[in-house]
Amino acid sequence: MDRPGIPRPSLGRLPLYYRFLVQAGEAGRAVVSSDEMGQALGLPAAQIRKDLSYLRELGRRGVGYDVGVLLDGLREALGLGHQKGAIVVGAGHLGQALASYAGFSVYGMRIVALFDDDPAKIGMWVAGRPVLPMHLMPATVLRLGIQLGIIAVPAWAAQAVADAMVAAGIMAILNLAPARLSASQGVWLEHEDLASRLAALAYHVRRRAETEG
Amino acid sequence: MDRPGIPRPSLGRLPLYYRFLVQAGEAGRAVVSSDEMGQALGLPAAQIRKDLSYLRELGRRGVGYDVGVLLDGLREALGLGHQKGAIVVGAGHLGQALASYAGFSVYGMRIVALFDDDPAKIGMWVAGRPVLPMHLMPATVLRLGIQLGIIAVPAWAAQAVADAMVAAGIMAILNLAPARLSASQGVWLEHEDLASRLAALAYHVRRRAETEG
DNA sequence: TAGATTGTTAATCGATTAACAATC
DNA sequence: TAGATTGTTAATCGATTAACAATC
Repeated sequence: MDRPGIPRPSLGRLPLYYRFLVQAGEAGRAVVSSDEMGQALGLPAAQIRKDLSYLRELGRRGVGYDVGVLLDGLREALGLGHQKGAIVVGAGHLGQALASYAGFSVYGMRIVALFDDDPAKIGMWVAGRPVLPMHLMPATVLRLGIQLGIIAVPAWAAQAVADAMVAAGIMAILNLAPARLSASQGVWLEHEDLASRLAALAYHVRRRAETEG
Repeated sequence: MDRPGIPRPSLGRLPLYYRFLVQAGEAGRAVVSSDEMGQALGLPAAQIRKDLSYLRELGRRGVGYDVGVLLDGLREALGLGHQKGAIVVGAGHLGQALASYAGFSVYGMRIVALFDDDPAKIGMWVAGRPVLPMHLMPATVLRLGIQLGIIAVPAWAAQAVADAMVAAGIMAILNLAPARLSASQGVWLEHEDLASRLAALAYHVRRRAETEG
């Protein structure tokens, strides 16, 4: 029963629409058009309509999108219905930055705990979140029903952490360590490699310099 | 004279190849095949050959890729020839995490300074990098010939920071603030929005849960 | 020569864009 | 009715994959 699912690039844009709508709602807007969203986000209006068409029919022809209706639709599509918890493994600078990061709350997401094996870090509190020893991770995940995990450890430790997360029942993982990991079939795994992003950026610098020279 | 340029998805993978080759070289390997790289990185060998074909002809039919030759080719393509400096604006947790992050050095990249306007942060040293007041940013960029900037400030401040970077002569910007920014024509601007990445991940969790239910 | 592996061409797949009928 | 704007279809564009001749 494999429903087609939302294409990856579209899915990546839905959270942007969501955040825009939250802000529009706070600003008192009741209705917005794909054109207006496109202007604000720097995307073609046709692309936004196409993306939203993968959800239910949420707009009104001739009128636009009701902010509340579209927010509900996006919440439903993304599975942000209830407050969602996430854990971070690795309580170094990056892990601490994530725990302190306010940006997750718009989406009703919250880092609930950090895990690390460094005795110097265990017992710390970061932005109100405890740093716990790794061996408590499975029980915490189980007890709190956590489904999302973020890996913020060095590359050499990352695969072991991913394995532990999978064993603990985590359903989706965002890996920030500079290593390509694997996870069993049913678990969704994505990589974000900031150093590689920066290295790719250097290409455009060189390219630009050439055009001028 | 617009040379075609490397397609975006391919470009994003080149740094992965580069890092793999650095490690292969350290392990004493002299030659690697696209098949071996594919195995290690979880990518199809055909895709790797295609990506590398956008550079010069760097492999040897029937033999494989010489590690040193391919490293040189990638360095040349990505513009990693000389040590490259980058600045970070925003010396909060995320900015400090970036300054402390060891992963940039494989690519010969280095965060040289942080900038912030918080008097409590100015004067600090983070992993050997000074935190300087914003007004020193343009002179620093000019003096050190910096071309890359990373934005790690709150969303409300991000556009002003981008404008300041552009004015200072930065050529490419990686924006980590949860806001869509604009920059003038000649400047390359990319967005990485970790909260949105996590929100998109939640979709797969819900999807998985449905399949089982 | 036989086996291995690249670089490239062609086929396939999927996403973006444009256009417009449906609807308010 | 005239003007606005969606949702969808079709056209275009671009990336991935497969296949294989060229080469070692």
